[in-house]
Amino acid sequence: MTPSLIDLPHPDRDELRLTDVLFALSDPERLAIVRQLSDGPLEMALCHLSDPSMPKSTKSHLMKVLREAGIIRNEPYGRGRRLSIRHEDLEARFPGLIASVLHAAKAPDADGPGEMEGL
Amino acid sequence: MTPSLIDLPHPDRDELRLTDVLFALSDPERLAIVRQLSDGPLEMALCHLSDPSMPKSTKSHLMKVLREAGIIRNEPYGRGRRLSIRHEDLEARFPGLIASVLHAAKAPDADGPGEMEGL
DNA sequence: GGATTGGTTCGAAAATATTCGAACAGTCAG
DNA sequence: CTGACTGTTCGAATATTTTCGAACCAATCC
Repeated sequence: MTPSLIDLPHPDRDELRLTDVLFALSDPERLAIVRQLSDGPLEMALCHLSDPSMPKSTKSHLMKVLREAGIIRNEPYGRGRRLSIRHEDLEARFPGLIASVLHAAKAPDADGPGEMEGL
Repeated sequence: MTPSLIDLPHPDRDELRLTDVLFALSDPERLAIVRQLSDGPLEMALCHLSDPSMPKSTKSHLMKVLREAGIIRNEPYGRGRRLSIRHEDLEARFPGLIASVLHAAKAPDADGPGEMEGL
């Protein structure tokens, strides 16, 4: 009866909410994930986080927020999972949004390594 | 010694963080405020919220989040305050971002009045 | 089948954000 | 100066997110 883990629920294109998308992207770790995926689909195991010691349940939760916002697709792939950005759906609903976010994300944003701000 | 309320702190252009901007925009009420300001500067008293009965402290807090993210400017204006979007700074740091958000925001997004989703 | 790898879900604790009343500050009118 | 009007700040209650271990599920390898 439970939808079985193999197929996770993804929101339909028409159900995407701008505020949910923006919220999902507003976390540095999640934004970094999306940036990695911008080069193309990636196996989840190969998608690395800023902190390699982060528990897998936390990583899974980050992916869940991105998936439920409609930003990424998460499908079974061999023994693991394959992640990809839902470019077409995002572009159809929010034209130019992801492109501008990804473009801006490449600039230093205090997320990456920078100078100390103490002096 | 306290900076006196008349001049609130605004982050410098170089200090704007993408994730903070996205977070500030990820709230429906705040997004609605930004949308109103997209037509040009507005006195705070004339900037109305979805719920007119919302306390002024809450409204002030919403403005604070937008201001601290660097999205809006908040300056004294007569007896009250004048709000405006920091278009130039935002465009310089995150080209196309605000434009795409504002464009997308005009589409129905379950934030504005729409059909019931029950049927 | 049993062990291993890769990932989701659940539940509870910790961290953050939101809400709102009360007190305060600045401006204008009289 | 007093009072009315506008908006900020503070503090505490509430709500929402985040984090992470433990249990579980599915596919692969032996």
